[in-house]
This record gives sequence, C-alpha cells and structure tokens, in this order.
Amino acid sequence: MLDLKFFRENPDVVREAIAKKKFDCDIEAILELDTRRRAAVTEAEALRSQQKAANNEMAELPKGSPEFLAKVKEMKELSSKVKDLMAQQDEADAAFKAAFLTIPNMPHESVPFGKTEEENVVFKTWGSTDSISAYAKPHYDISWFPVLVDLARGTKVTGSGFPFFMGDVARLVRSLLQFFLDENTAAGYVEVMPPILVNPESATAVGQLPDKEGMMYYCGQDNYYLIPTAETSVTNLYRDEILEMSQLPLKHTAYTPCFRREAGSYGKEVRGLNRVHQFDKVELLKWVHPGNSFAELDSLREHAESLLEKLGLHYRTLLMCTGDIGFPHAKQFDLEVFAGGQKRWLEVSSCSCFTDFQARRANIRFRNEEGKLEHVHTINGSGLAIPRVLAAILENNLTEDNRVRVPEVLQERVGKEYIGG
RNA sequence: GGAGAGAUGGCUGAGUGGCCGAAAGCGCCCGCCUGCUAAGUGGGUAUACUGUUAAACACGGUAUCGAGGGUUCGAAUCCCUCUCUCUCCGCCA
Repeated sequence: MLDLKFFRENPDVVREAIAKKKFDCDIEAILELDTRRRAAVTEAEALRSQQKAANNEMAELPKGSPEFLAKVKEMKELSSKVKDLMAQQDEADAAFKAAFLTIPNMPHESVPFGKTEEENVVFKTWGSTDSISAYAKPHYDISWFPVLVDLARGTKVTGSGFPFFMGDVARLVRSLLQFFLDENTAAGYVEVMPPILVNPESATAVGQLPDKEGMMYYCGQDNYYLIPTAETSVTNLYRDEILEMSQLPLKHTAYTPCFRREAGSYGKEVRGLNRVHQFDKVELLKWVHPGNSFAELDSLREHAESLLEKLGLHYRTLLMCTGDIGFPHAKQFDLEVFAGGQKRWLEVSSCSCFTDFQARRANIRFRNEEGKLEHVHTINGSGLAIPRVLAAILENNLTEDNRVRVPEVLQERVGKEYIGG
C-alpha cells in the first residue's frame, strides 16, 4: 500500500501515476472515505477522553457514596454513546482500509508509458537464433515428449496441467533446480526452503489478495492458499519485523513448487509445458535500503540473465510498460527465452521492484541512519522458472537423431550428454 | 486427536477491576564523576493513528499487555471463542 500521508497530500500525483496502469481505482471515493474516517476518529476519541477523565475522578470517590452512584448513572449514558461512536469509527476504518488496499503501487519514473504489452520495450537481447538447432521443433511435437513429460497421466491423477516428469527429464529438472540454487548461493543469496501453503495475511501482504484471489488454489478447510510463487511465503519471512540496517541488502533464494489456477486459458498458448498449473521455480529475493532499490533490481536482473547465458539460451529482456506491470510493482523486467521450435518468446522470469509497497503491507522496517524506522524496499525475480526453460532446451537443442543435447553446465549433474531418442 | 500449563514493552519478569503505557532488572542513549574499555551517579529509552500547526524529531488526544467478542460507569486483571507455545498421552509419514 501507499504511504497514507503522501496519498492524502498528493492525490493528484497518485491519480496521475496509477492512471498509467491498467487498474481501476476511484481516488476521489477513497479520499472521501479517509475524511469520513478521520472525522469518526476525532469524534469518538474526544468522547472517550471525556469518559476516561470521569473514570479517574470516580476512582477517588468512596465506592458506595451518593456522589459515586450519581456518577455511575451519568456515565452510563456516556458509555453507550462512546460505544456507538467507536462502532462507527471501526466501520469507517474498515471501509477506508479495504478501499486503500485496492490502490496499486505507482510506477517508477523510469518505466515507459504504454497501454498494453505491445508497448513493452525490448531492453536487451542476448544470443541469436544461430544457436538454435536446425532440427528444432515444438517440444510437444517431439515423439518421445509424451513419455518423458506425461501430461496424460497427470490429468488422470490430478487434472490438466499437472505433468509427471519421467526418467531423464525428471533428472534434468532436478539438475536445473540444483544448478540455479548453486549459482544463486554463489552470488550471495542465502538458500531457504519455505512453506508452500500460506495464510491470507501473507497473501495480502505481498499484494496477491485481494488482487489475485481467483488465481490461487485455496484450502478452505484450513483457510490456507497454495503459493503461486515462493515470493508469497518468503517475503513474509520478515513480516512485522525490524531489520538492522547492517543486514541490508538481505538476499534469499528459494526453490518451491508453484501453483496457479490460470483459469480460462486454453489452446495453443498452453500446449505442452507452456503453461501448467503446478511447476517448479527458483526465486530470488532482496530486502534493500530504499536508496538503492533500483540499482539492486538491476543487479538481480543481471544475475537472472546470467543463468540463461550459462545455459546458452537465446533470450531477451523486456522493460515492462506502465500498462503491463503488476499491481504491487513499481518497475518490472521480464526475461523471455526463445523457444526455437515454436518460434515464440516464453517468459521465464519476472524481476521486479516493489519499492515500499509490500513492505508497508507486510510491515517490514529497518532503523535508518537517523535511527528512525523506515520501510525497506523489496525486490524479487525468478531465477528461474523450470518448465519453459526446459521447453526451450528441448526445442533448441534437438539433434538430427531426435535426441536433446544437455547444456554443458548440466551434463555432469544429468550424467549424460544427450537425453531422449 | 485427548489432558494440563501458559502468551505482558528490545529481553527477563511483576501486576486479579479504577491512580497501569504498565513495577523492577537487563540492554541501549545522553550527562556527571573518576588520570586510561570498569565501577558509581542523574536522566532518558515503544509503535500506530489522530488533533493543533506553515510544518514539525513541538504540544495535546486515542489505541496497543496473543486475537476477537462479552460483562462493567471503568478490564492487562472477570467471562466466552479462537490462535499459538510448552509438558504428558494417543496417532502417524
């Protein structure tokens, strides 16, 4: 969420900033709710103050004395008034808070203006189609693909979009995860294995509730959500805590399965590994000093990019335009790998800076140079998401004899130079 | 799942209806003192919201003793519900 004072004092700035995003949000109505809430607070507290003063007087009076009894009678009336006003205050408070939480983060000034994904800016391209095998084909068209990535049986066991990875592909997946974690650890990110179910408070803190309610799987019996990304649980690791400035930047990496309902998506876009409901991802997260956040975003992005480079995968980095960045995001880069068989770019990482938007919701602060409490800035990005990286490897490295050459950096872990065929 | 105990400020830990935002100790900060890191001594030491204000690190108010409800003129203190922690039993990968 935004800084309340800033919002109140600069509604025009906020209105203008979020108008560039695709989210609807009635600033006027929210300002109104704020005014109403403050009036309610002032009124209730004035009366409450009166009540407290009277109570202190009563404490001095002898218990059963006539004065005491008279006071009790008098106070009864005030007491019920206080109760009413407090209830009104609570109601006004709740209404305001709920509305305030629907305001998205403001895009950073370095974010290009644009209405749709068409207007994202290609920030960087690495490699070329020269690296792609002449025999490349869409991964789902490789003859042995249905055997080693068994979507049919996954559908039987769970539902569509829950693949079984088999044999050498399973091993390749595991190797990728280990490779990413090892690289991230070497870059100073401390490994974490978090819970993959979270409570609603955690989902709210990162901005997934109420924005993306329908995207998450929900365990109603216990009121838990399955995480759509490790960000959801790991960002909450330090919720309601005060960090030491000397700890910043705090860096973590986490492997988790991720669950996304992706309701309503069908067709070519979702064939094979392009979009599944459960997938594995390694995430990178940072908690940083507000002064460095955008430089820290760049270094995180560059690290994520280095992973693709080490795998030898042709990719591009998009600087997302205002109309395509997410609800809690101030700035966002997407990394897209080129799948040479499908001849499509597939998103494998999204690296974002949330400024203090999440930290405010999650109440993550640090003591700054002046000893005052301040919210940290949070940054995260995938490093990386498995299925589409896997898809690109399968497509781009397909050989004449229908096998797939394992990227060199993984060959030792996989124990083979070629798989499939 | 069953039985019992508990949850208080950065930490330890008092406090069973009013004068308790909360004793005391520790820690931390500021000052004094002492010819050197120690001891002693005086003071200070939460956060959020809100009002006054041009604005405040200024002054005032309210809230916060696990969470939510209730009783009462008044709740850290009494009652109910929930959550979590610990101990014992059962069950189980």
